[in-house]
Amino acid sequence: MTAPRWRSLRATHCETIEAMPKKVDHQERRTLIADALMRVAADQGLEAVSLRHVAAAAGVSAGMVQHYFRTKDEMMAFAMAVVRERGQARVTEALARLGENPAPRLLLRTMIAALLPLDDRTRDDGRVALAFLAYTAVRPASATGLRADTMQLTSFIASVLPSGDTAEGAGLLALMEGLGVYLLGGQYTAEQALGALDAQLDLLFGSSAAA
Amino acid sequence: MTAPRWRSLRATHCETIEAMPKKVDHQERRTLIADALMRVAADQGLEAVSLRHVAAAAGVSAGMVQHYFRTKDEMMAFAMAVVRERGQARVTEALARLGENPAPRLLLRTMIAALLPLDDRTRDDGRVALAFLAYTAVRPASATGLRADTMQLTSFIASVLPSGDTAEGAGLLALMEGLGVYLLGGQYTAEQALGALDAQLDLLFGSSAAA
DNA sequence: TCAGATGCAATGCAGTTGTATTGCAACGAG
DNA sequence: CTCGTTGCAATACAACTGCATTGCATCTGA
Repeated sequence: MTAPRWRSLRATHCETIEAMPKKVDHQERRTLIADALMRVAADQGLEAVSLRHVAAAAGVSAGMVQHYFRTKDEMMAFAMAVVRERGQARVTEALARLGENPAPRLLLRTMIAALLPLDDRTRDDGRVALAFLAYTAVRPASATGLRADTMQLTSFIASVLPSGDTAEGAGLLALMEGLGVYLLGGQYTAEQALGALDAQLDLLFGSSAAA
Repeated sequence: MTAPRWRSLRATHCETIEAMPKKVDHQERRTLIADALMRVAADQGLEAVSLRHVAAAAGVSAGMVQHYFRTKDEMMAFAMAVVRERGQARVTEALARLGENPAPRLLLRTMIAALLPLDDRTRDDGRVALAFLAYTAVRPASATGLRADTMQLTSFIASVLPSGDTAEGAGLLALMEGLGVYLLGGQYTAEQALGALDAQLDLLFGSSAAA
């Protein structure tokens, strides 16, 4: 296995590099490994993430993982960044699927539903995100990125709400996070979660019509 | 060290036991160890929980931990149960501090505030709970207790809401959970979280007065 | 062509993990 | 006073951890 299928897209943003006597795309390799890490974390938990497990899941040697991440923490941090980027990508993609300027309520519902772990595909991402949440609850230093994301989202949500209230925006975001947690824990079904979300939007938009 | 300071309260509820040629209270020892486990988990993360670490934190030998929990998973499960019981105790205590039949809104605010990790004392419990959440997201089998708790809480909350709507109750509970997560992650301050909670109660109770 | 850099595999190593086993002191029942 | 049970400590052990080191094939720029 491991047929030479690399050399695909070369340097996504290789800047200020003059002498490069190599061939492989570092960023690509790293995301490949990070993907494997997330697969391991998704179905065995973060504590099962080790250099060798990740290497096995990625189908590469343990030495290669070490080659691309000098330390395990570096690998974890990179994977965390990938999770964040994926979340953001899902949001922007979901928003792009709505036309030019959609109704605020539909916009919020679409965005939040895109971020909830409602199906098996997003469930794995959610599990990893939750694991990282617990991980960073102990290491507050490595959560600055998450913090920025959250603040950005709250202000955006608030700006779309009819009231424009920041507290209401923060509440809606927290409700989303809680729904995600309960979905992952199996406490809520997808229907229950969406029902709660719609009920909340009813409250915020003052209407009683369904989405 | 380890002066013989046991033999403290004997058998909390030793029933149907005829021959007991021993002296220590099993349950007490187990909760003592579970406390140490939670201390370790709170400030080093769940992955730092090992027999020896817990034993050291409890000030006992590793052999004793093994004596009271035949396997690590058994210890984890017990600690999880303790966390759940503490949460429930905090709720009932907070409710008891309110008089006979308090206003629904005040009742909900008090109950939810009691469950949020707002100060350093409850912060540790929250960290442990979050870690366990991530833990059980991978092992769904050991989360049946949590599921029951959640369902119980949702129905109770819904019964207190003016609308009596189950979806609104589920939403409020999810909002609480999300606030807890963001508090632990440092994304929200205590003021922001309480502000969001009050805003939500404003929505649910249709008033604009503060708590 | 030929250093030198790079990609990557293999191995070694000290430390930690969960668990099984052993040994011994203290106790209760007979 | 035994004797078996229990409480607990100590140790052994194989598996695993993250990391450092070594070795080699391949490519690059001169």
